[in-house]
Formats: sequence, C-alpha cells, structure tokens
Amino acid sequence: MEKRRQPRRRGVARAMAFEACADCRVRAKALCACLSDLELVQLDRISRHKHVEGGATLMWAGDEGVVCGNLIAGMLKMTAFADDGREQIVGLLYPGDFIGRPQSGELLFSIMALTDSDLCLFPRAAFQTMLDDHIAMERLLLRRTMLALDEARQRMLLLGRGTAAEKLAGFLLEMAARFGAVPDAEGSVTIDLPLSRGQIADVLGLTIETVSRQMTHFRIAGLIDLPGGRSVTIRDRAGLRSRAMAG
Amino acid sequence: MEKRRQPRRRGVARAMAFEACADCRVRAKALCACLSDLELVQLDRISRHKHVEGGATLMWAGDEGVVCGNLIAGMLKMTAFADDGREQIVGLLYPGDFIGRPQSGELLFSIMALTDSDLCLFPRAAFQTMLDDHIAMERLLLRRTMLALDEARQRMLLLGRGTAAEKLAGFLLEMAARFGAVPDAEGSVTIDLPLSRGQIADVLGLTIETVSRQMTHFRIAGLIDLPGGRSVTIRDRAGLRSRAMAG
DNA sequence: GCCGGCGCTTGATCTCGATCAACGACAGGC
DNA sequence: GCCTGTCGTTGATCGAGATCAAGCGCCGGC
Repeated sequence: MEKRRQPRRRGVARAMAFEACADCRVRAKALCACLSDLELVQLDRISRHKHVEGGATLMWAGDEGVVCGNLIAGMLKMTAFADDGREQIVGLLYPGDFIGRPQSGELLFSIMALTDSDLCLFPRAAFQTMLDDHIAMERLLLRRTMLALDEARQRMLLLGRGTAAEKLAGFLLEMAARFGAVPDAEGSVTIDLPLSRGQIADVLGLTIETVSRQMTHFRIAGLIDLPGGRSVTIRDRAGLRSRAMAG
Repeated sequence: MEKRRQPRRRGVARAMAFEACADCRVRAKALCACLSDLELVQLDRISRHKHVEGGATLMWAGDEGVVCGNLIAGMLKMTAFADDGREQIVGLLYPGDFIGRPQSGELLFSIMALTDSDLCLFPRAAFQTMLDDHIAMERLLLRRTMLALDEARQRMLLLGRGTAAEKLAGFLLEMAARFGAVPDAEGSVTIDLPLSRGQIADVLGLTIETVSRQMTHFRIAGLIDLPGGRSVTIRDRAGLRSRAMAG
C-alpha cells in the first residue's frame, strides 16, 4: 500500500525490488520494531534502499560515516586493519542489525558484504533527528549497542585465551545457530558458510591453514562432514559444544 | 586534609562523606556532565557512595546486576572467565566511566577494583527512570557505549593479530596517556602501574613470563626503565610507538 | 578440449609464546 | 632474627600454530 513511497534510484522495476516498510522482512527484528505503522511512514520518507553484491565494500575505515541503516538481507563483515595489512574481522552483521554511528564521525572499521545484501540506509543527520523524536528507538539502539559490546567482550576472551579448536568449534556452532536449518533424519544440520576459509581465519585470529586443518580434525573425529564447497554438516553438535570454550 | 571525608555507609556522617554532586571530582567527565545543577539534586537523591579496596570484587559474573553507577576515583577491571579458570580482562575502567547495564539482567563479567576506588551507585530501576526523564543523559550514554564498542573492537585486532611486543608497547603507551605525568628533564615519564604482571598478562592475552620478558627486552633496548615495584619509566616514547601496532 | 587462476588441503619446518622449573626480592607474621 | 607466601625475573624446554611450499579440484574463458 505504500509502494509508491519506495525509494527508487532508477526505473519502476526498482520500486518492486523491495517491500514497503510495513511488510519489510526485518520489520520485527530491526530497530524499526519499536515504531508504529504511522511512524514508519515518517522513517520511510528518509530511507533509501541499496543492494550490494557479495565482495563489495560498503564503507571504508577512515571515511566519514555519512549514512547509517539496517541490514535487510545478506551478511556483512566489519574489519579492522593494521597498517601492514594484517586484518581482524571484528563483527559479523546479520539481517535486522543496525549499521553505523548516528552521532559521529570517522569510521574505524571497513564494512564489506559477504553475500549479496540489501540495506535500508538513512542520511546520518536525518536519522539522528529521527532518534531524537523517538525515544523508544534510541532506547532500543542503546540496548542493542550494549548487547553488541557484551558480545565483543566475550569474543575477546576467545581471541585472547582460546585454542584453535575452541575458536573454530564456537564459530561453527554460531553459524549453525544463525542458519539453523531443520535437522535431517540423523539430526545433522548442513550449513553453507558465507565465509571463505580466509575470512573464517580473520574472524578467529588464525591462519587459513590452521582453519583448514581444524576442519579436517573435526571431520576425522566424526563431528562434521565437509560435503564440498563451503558447506559443513554438523553431525555431532554436543561433541562440538564440548570442544568449544564454555564461558 | 580531606581525611575526615572518608566514605562511611550510614548515618549523618554519610552526607559529609563525599562532596556534593556539584563539586564531584568527575562532574565534568561522567554521565552527569549533561545534567543541570538542578537535575543533579534529583540524581543525588538516589545515589549511594561506596568505597572499595584494591583487590575487592564489586560484582560477580552471573549475578543479577542490581546497581549501576559512576567510577569516581580509582581503577577497576572487567574480567571474562572461561569455566576452566582461564581469564581475560575485557576492559579497564577509569574515573568518570559508567558501570553496569541500566536495562537488564545477568552480568556477564566480573568487576574488581585494581586500586582503592570510590563509586557513586544507583539502583538500576531508579537510574533507568532517571534516563527516561533525561534524554540528554541517555544520548550521552549511547555515545559512550558506542565508543566503548569501538575500543573493544580495536582491541580485538590487537588480541587476534598482535605480537607480544606490540601488545605490551600498546599497553604501556595507553597507561602513559592515562596517567601522563609531566616529563622530567630528559623527557621521561614514570608511571606506577595499577596492575600486576599477571593482570597485564590477562589484559593482553599473554602469560606472566612473556610480559616480564618483553619488559626486560624493552629495558635492554633502552625504551624503558624499571626502577622497581610496579613503576615503569618511559624513556623513548617514539621507540615504543614504533613497536606498537599501528591500526 | 586445454589453460590459468583461485580456494582449499596437506606436508615439512620454524618460531613465538606457553609451560615447567628454579631462584631472588620483598613484605608480613611472630 | 627466621619463616612463609607472593610477585617478578630468568632459564630450559615444549608445542600450538605460523610460515613456507607443493599439489589438487573446480570453474570460467576461449
């Protein structure tokens, strides 16, 4: 019903590419969850949809962050770089997650699409105004930021003190939880990882080779199967859990 | 000269135990910075001062977080534990920093005093109400939480990808920046670390021995002096910086 | 079909930091 | 004074994971 209000960069076809806010796929998960349908219209007015292909970089560390927004579909990574090229993925973003700093400034981390992704972006200043007018949304953003902080700190324990096996086991369980398909007859779950081995290594603070070897170890131990490509079948979730770090 | 003003927990003396909010030592740095003198009175009404000795634990991971507040003086650490006892310090808290989660729930990290510390605590629910009524304070809290998140992520790069030397050099520079006394005639700065070698190791994801050895290396390289105790004199800040990770 | 490139795996070796162990410096108790 | 415990330093050795190197499977281009 709000179709005509859809942001459009060119052509009518694009108007069909995304649902209106009211039937947005992440309506219930994103920040917007706390807005009434009426308020949504207001938000809609300043929003702009964007599609990025897997591999494309959305924002570069060092740039001025002029937009923020919600991830609607797909998966993004946030990466910190050392000046000699070493990198560490400091966060993974899933549909419904909020992106950017409404309040300020220079970006510290680059954001890149792991898979084809759809975003709903707002000019920073306009969104800040929106937050000012909708305390509930600001409150929700605060709560989420605190959750993200807790998560980051939990990951510091893993990065600082975890073994390679613990890191990978934890990662696989997280992926399984995120993409949890229904288990098959034997209780196995197959997931198609959106990350390459190198990217997994960058999440876990390991090297490609170590990730690959640990995968093999888990396979030989009967915990997982590696049917090919980036697929992983989790055959023994309890076994994996016992190898993950219990924080 | 302020000896008599030492904290006490009940009775009339308590009113005298700490300065009034208006001349609080962290008045300009803490969350309260955004409140008017009038609003401060309101906040004062729900606040409770507390003194903790160095080494004491303020909150345990797993507990219900029933208070939050500001650190007035001293230094605290936040620690994440693995169930087998491994630990990782996930954050250091300085005067003016905010402690706790106004919104919710079970604490994920333990908070322990590194030095004798003074706090200004609020019952969680009352503080939440206060936030509701003072949007500016909530906004400031949001901004700070985001800064803390950026900091945590930056530290993930160091933990995941940094060498022992990079970790320690970065740590010493951070300490120097925090406790930056005026340089002496030769441009050296001496700081008295509030952390033991073991605690430094827990911040950096290293062992005591590695921290100690790196200290010795830096000393032999002429970057620092170790006059004894927990003192460190930084003789060559540029040299240290060149060994720290440039993010 | 063949070729070239990329991502993944596997093997061999190396190295940094962990681990194990001993010892010295210092503080508190008595 | 002596004993004991804690903290920090240093040395010897070990080992997990990094690094170096080779090869395989797969896909797209032509």
